[in-house]
Amino acid sequence: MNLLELGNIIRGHIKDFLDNIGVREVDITLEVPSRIEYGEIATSISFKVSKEIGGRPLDIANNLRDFLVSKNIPYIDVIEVAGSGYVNFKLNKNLFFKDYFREIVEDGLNVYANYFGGKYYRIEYTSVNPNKALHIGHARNVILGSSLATLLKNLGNKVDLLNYIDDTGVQMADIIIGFLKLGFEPVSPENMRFDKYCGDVVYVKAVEEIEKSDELKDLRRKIIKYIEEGDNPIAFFSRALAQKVLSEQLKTCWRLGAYYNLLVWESDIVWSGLHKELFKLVDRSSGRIIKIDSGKYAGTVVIKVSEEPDFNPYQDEVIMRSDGTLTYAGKDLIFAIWKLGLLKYPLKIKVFGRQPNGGILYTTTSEDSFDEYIPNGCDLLFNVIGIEQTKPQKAIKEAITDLYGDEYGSRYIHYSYSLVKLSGESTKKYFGIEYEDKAIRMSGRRGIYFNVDDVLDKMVSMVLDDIKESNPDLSDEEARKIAEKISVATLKYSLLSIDRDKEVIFDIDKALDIRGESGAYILYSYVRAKSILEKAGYTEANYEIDFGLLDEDDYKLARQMMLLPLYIYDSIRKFEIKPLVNYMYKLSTVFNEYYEKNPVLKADEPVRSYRLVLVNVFRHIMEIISKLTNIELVDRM
RNA sequence: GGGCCCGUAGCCUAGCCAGGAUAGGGCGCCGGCCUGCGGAGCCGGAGAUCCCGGGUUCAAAUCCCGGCGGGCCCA
Repeated sequence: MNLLELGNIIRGHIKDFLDNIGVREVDITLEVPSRIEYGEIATSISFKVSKEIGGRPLDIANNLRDFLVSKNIPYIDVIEVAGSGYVNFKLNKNLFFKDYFREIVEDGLNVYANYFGGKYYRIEYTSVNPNKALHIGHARNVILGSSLATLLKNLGNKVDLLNYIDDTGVQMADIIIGFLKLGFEPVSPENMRFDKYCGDVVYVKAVEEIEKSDELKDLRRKIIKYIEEGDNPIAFFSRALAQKVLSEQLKTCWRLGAYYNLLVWESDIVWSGLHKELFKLVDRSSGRIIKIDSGKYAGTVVIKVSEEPDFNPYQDEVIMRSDGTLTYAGKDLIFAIWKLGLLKYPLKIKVFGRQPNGGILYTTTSEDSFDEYIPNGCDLLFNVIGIEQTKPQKAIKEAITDLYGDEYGSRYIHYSYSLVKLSGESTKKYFGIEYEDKAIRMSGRRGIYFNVDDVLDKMVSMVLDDIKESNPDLSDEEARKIAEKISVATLKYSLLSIDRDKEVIFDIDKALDIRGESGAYILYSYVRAKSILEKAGYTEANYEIDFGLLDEDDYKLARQMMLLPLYIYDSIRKFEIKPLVNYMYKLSTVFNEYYEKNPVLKADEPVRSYRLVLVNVFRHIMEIISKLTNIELVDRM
């Protein structure tokens, strides 16, 4: 038994009550009251009913109370009316928590997989140009995508993860010029990874040179053409280069706990001819995808988003230029249709390698004699893409709706997030550039950004000393592993705990400060719980608990732990990690307060045993949330 | 010009979706707590026109309308 189930039982009875008095159009909302005296569950439904059919809320509440009391709802001891019409429910705590705790420890995630599993999701995320190392803005994408994937997967859903590699664009051509024309060796210097070398050294320099040379600009256009044509030395070189960069980028992703099933290369898509399928779609359209026949845009194919008949460049999206080439939106549209499993067009795939989590990673390929692959249809397709792409993403959704109907259009989700910027202080301190604004955009072209690995390495070295000091018996390797996990958790927490729609201003000094509200704080509370359990030699024997013999603090902890299912429900309903991550922190604060004030091991029996039950359940809940958010815990720190 | 997003103490942020009983945290500031289950912690204090104005409602940070400020986007 848990609060979600109990809530549904109560809701069912309230619905019967409403039916009896002839009220239908009212949402039955339950809440957990802010104050403990009001019990564990409350409803203010009588106010809404009063509005609907008249009468005093207080009278309605009293009638509802009497009705519910007669139903003998399990686990509910007292139902009372409070204020001017609230109905409060008080649990038989000993009974409820014993059952709930058993469920947490013995069934764990299975309970929630029964409620929220059984769907098929596909997520495309990361999709960083293969010419540079991942910066802190990319980290937001990778962390959002991998956490969403973990949430869905561990709630019993099937999840496919794609990483799209745009290796045919300008940025690729830029570094190729760096290697072919500017004399850079295609080997990174000692102590520098190849992705960083390409991005920080070759790319920055190449862009600088290309900016001031028409000849190089012309060459860049030619290189892009060569890559798109394929089957020539430039195209082979480009692909080899991109693969080398990608291999390094993947190490960063894995470090963040992000994994994939399939790498999709734009070059393979171009060479396979999949893009040409877009031409066929224009005929299929019921009006949203149209070819413009006159005026400035004559010959282009656009997705009509606006309602007026003429092309409106502010809202409508060009997908094909008059010369027949596809825009980014055009390429994205045809690929989106493929990802939804609606385009039966096979791409060849082969094994790319095995990932640290044991999963096999596939990649598309243009080599012969490999298996052909068409994705299955999925219930929802998440595309983790920055909010700045809203306009084309909206157009793509419109186009899918137009071509295949609303059922399919609604499966296409632009899972957006706002930019990560750099704080003015950080920019000044680390790049020596002063700005008036409080935050500035990162710029790969100018080398103004924080590299994910650099930030993590910095955190690791800072955290390492503390670990060694508190745990002198740990080997260097063990200590380093822990430092790594704390650093990753801290970065994840900082990017997951705030709203996706909010801009993040990254300040490296603040990011490195792990005091206060942070991932490290969460891990710390878990370590303390583990330490108690270990010292007690605790074995999960029973879940008996008697709140009559315990203090209010014990109940406060239990009450906080009772909320888990509500947050899981909230997260899956909204496809958001944030509610669970914020709950994880809140629960940690309650546990840390509890820990400071209430001795467990030194308490007399039976209090000691009851408290061990609480600590153990806390530990299990943290592990459950960890599995849903992809924030890894540590046993010591 | 238009579209989308954001606006909660000096700074950052939760709550907004689904209106409800004293608006939670954190940083910073001031003051306490280690011979104690781990001080990466805990306790206390100061600090809020929930951007502004109107509307709906018994009840608005939350819903609606209109502004203002910031961000992003427009082959």
